[in-house]
Amino acid sequence: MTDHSPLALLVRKLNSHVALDETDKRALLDLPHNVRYFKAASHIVREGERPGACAILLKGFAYRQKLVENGSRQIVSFHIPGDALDMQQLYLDCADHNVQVLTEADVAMIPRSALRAIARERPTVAQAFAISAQIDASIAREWLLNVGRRDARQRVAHLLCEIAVRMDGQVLSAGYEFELPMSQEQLGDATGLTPVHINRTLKCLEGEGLIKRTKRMVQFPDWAALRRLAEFNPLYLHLSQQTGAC
Amino acid sequence: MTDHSPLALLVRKLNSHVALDETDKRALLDLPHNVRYFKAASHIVREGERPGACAILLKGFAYRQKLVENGSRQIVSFHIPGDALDMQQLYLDCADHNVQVLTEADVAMIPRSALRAIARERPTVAQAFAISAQIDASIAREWLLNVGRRDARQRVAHLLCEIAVRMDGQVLSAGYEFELPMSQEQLGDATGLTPVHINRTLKCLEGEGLIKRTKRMVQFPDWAALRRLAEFNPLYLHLSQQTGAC
DNA sequence: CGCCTATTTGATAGCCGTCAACCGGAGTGG
DNA sequence: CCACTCCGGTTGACGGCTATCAAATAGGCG
Repeated sequence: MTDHSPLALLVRKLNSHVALDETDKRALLDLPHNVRYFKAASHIVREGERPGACAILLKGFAYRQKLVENGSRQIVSFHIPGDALDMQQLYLDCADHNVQVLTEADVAMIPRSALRAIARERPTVAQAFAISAQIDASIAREWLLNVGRRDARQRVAHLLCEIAVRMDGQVLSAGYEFELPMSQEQLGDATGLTPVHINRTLKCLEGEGLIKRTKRMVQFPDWAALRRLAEFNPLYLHLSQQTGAC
Repeated sequence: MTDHSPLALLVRKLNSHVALDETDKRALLDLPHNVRYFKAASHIVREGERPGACAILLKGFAYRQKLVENGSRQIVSFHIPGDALDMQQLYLDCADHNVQVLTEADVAMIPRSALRAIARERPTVAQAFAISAQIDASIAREWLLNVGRRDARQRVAHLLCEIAVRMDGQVLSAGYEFELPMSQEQLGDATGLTPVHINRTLKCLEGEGLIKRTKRMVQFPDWAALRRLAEFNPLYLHLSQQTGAC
């Protein structure tokens, strides 16, 4: 099935979680939706809203964040194309956090009602949604461990590992290189550190030969050592869910 | 319907998320299960396992935690009776964290297969499961904000607010009193602090008149002030989901 | 060229961790 | 009944990691 609906990406991701049959795939591709373009840094959902549609990221990067009163921000998740940005709003009536685009991005907006209907009528699709939500939750738990119990070097190293693996979709080899889609301030908001300290920490990792940087390009000259420092175990990403690998 | 199956608690909780009909309730109550007793601090699920059953907490308290290599622990969630302790294991093949009992506890173990079957056959039950999982995820996001962006006083105050509200099941009034089900070490593991600093922080909150303590009993002499300090907004708990309140 | 944002760097302060000791209650065994 | 042990809680001294403040540099874009 080679379908060029913008939702093909969503189907591929869901299908990697659980085997969808052709009818399931067709129903997903036929979901009503409209594609919206967002400028870098613009908001998709704001806390307290009751959105009528769910957003699927098609192109670009996005994140979800919460604020405290003094203005500090905590990024609670990071998203790549194919990710559902607010599946939680399918069933919860009120957004408890903000969804924001990182770079400029294309997003498919699907009416809540259509998604709820497909989940109700197609148990396998509902299961795929559930798995997707559970992986999201698993990542959040790892982030909690990261922020709560690791020092700055480990936190940043761990986040870099995760971003690289998720963007690449597989385990990496030495010398891997990628473009970091976020600023140092945003790295800080994701790790519970200040941008100044992120800067020093990146410099420190670079001095140790664990990363190389030119602008926002990041290279891993020694993936094994970086992974060891970060104690990065990709199990929590549940990448190969369908294979049943543990 | 007054049923005294141990699972009645689960039904009540799910029914508070979405209106179940009598057939749904009956099917839930008829789920095969066996009730197991756990001594305080014993493990229910260990990271890396592939459990065949899901655990529903009936009596007592439990938490989920992850470890880093140096032995530090991060508690990623806290659970009260009626909570599903590892719904994520319904669909993910490998536990990515540990589930442990806090106090001595009774737990209903339900086979994965039976839960998956009921979710597949009863869309409303599946939806209730999904809502329950999303609320879990929402709490994890708030914890991430707590640990990443609040200082020790706020973190501890926020956690105390959450525990009190969840144990009581509603918004509190001034003078509320409850028994803290965890040690100071565990409070530390939940907030990313050391037990020593938890001790000092509790003492500090007490000195400010925000809490009173005798052994593990905690009282809120000034709920409004405590809530203000913690910036505690119970929205993220999605308590009154079914009413649609925001 | 000038403005604006992101990055970089230095100096200083403070929150919280670490280490160590002591206390107190609960349970155990003599 | 009392001594002992153990765990959880309490307290003090000290150090270090990270925040804060401030300023300089670099890069992107009009």
